[in-house]
Amino acid sequence: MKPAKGAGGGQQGNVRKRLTIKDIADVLSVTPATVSKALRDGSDISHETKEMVKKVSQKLGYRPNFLARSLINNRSRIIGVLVPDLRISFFSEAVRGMYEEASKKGYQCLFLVHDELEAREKEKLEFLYDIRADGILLNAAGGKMNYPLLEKMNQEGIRIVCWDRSLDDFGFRSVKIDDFEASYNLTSKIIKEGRKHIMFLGPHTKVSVLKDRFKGYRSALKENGVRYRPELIVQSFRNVEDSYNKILEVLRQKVQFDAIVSVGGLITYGAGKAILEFKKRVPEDVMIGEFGDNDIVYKLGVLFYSVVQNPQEIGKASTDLLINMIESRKPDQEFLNIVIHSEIMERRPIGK
Amino acid sequence: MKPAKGAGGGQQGNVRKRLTIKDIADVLSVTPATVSKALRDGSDISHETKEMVKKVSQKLGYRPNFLARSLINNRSRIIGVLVPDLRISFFSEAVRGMYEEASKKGYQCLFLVHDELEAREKEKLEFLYDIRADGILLNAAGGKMNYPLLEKMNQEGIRIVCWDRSLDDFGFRSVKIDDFEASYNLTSKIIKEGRKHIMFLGPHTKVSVLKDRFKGYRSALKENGVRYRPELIVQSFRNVEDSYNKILEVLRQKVQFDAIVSVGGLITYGAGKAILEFKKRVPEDVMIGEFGDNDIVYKLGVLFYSVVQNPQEIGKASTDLLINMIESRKPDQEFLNIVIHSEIMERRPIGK
DNA sequence: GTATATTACGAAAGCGATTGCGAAATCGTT
DNA sequence: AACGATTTCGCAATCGCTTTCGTAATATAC
Repeated sequence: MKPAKGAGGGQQGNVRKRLTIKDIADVLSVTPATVSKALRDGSDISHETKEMVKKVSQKLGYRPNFLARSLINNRSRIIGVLVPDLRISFFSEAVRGMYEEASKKGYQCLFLVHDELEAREKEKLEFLYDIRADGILLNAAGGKMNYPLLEKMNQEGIRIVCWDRSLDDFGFRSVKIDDFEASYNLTSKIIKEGRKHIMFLGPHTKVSVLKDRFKGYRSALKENGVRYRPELIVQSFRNVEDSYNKILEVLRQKVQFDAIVSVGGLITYGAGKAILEFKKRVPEDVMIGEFGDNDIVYKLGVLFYSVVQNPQEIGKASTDLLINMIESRKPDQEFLNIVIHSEIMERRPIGK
Repeated sequence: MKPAKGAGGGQQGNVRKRLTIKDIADVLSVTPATVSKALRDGSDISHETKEMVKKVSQKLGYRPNFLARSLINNRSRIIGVLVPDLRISFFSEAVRGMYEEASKKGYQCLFLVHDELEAREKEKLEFLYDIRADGILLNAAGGKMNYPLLEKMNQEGIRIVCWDRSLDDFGFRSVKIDDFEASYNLTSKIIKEGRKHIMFLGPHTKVSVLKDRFKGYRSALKENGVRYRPELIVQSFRNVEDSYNKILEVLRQKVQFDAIVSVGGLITYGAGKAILEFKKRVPEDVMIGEFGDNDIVYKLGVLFYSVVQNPQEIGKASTDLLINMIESRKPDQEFLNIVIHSEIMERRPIGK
């Protein structure tokens, strides 16, 4: 098993050619057609020929060219997964559920990260379009820039399932928690512990997915008789820096608040960091509630509440749904949105 | 931008056909050859024709079929990235560096997770082979099962760069820290703080990458006059459960130790969890030193030492190297292994 | 005006597979 | 023994695009 040539090959000019179906055919003095059918267990090939072909292919290490095959089949057995940020444990866990489920059913998952950027999302979607992915597991960046593209892909038969975040403006199937309910419960729990000045932190609350979380928050305030204060709605991009700065600004402005409901991810971390550095105590001065139970929040070393879901389960369920849609000839009406259970839990470092 | 038909399409039977180069050609009453050349700015196409073709393609939303194109070019502009586990922040950060660098140069990164499993690594490598990836950024699972496959890929011109973990038995270029030195420094630092019974925790120390870390550990013991105790070498798979169980077992056996040098990742977390649950204090009773500065360790809520690298930098550097190798006609000898700087830092939750 | 160079495009082969159809060989039936 | 049915394989078209080569039309040179 020693390397044929050191230094990673030095194979300029003497690259060994890859085996094709023709090579296998020649060895056996048959035609490529026969080899192809034999390998795919075609019905009009004799048992002996099949054996021979398979044996030789195996021995020579022949592998069919995926590109040629997909080109003709118009199918790739590839699932494209659009994910906002793999550094967030909720996502990296979800992604596990996906590739495990996909792998079982003979599909490959490709993970493409859009970093909450529409332009990057576009690039990734186009790539998936170009390679003829069979389906897409979409966790959208937000914004409507890619609607035409999504519509086009949809109409051309690429199946799309939204996970974690849905897209109101399309009829795409989705797999996610009940955001309204979760947000309502989280906010209510915080209120019932005596907090009255609860900030809502997230990107533009008017955009699809977050609407429900925002509504849940407002509804909880109302039903618990807490006054809604618009100045406590803080908008932040989904990254550490922005939420850190926004919260720091709020603190400097001396806006009073004793709790935060954050839509989760890196936003929570940035906010928590700002609060702690401002010498406020968590949870004594400010209670933090967030969505997703992300490892990064543990870095803060404080107690917080988290809307806990089972990300692997979400990944598994969405992949399962998508593959069913891809392989089914049934009308879409038979497929349903899936609501994943969530609950609110206390989180704190193990050592505390 | 309303969906043409609700419910994610319901597009059975009436899937719109995808535009081909032929369609564009027909619109303009030219041949596909002309369109192809025009789109790629071929030299023998008039300026006006180019303009027309581009305008129409743009307007109609035509995108060349990636499969057909790569089939002919024998190039995909795809980089396959083999990564052990995306839940470990070191990896998810490294991966960022990769796709950002790749994206700049017109490549797509595909992330494939092998979960430290050779069989899964094989599946992923074969996939990359099948789709004709131009190059591979390899963080190997360990074990020699896939050596023949790697050798084959190498000989057929697929460029391979190892990152974070190298493969001694091949001449592949690598991008990583100086493992011996880092391990030596980490161990020395712990010794100098008065610890005398330092456990080394990691998978089979005889396998390539970890050899250096183990050697560094032993060398540090020796040069600092600390006795080497074989019973303090604990082998564990790279997952939480196994390291947790192994350490718990050691604790129950009442083997005395006051520090751990862990090769990092999930192993550290499992070990820390066991120690804390066994009512030992960290770092008072047991100091933990590890490689990688992974978020998950913060979940322990204790102080620890970490060999800190810049994962994004590793990702960027390895991608850059790989792309240079892919695009270069120069002999491999001109490319060098890259050593990334690392240092040891104290880590603890922000709130403490 | 003829000869050569240049420009702009089309025809056709080919990348590596798949697949419908036709034909040869084998088999079964009366 | 003759004929249809079945089995087994090859031929050739095809997927969508790239690229070489040829050629007609135009431009340049003498």
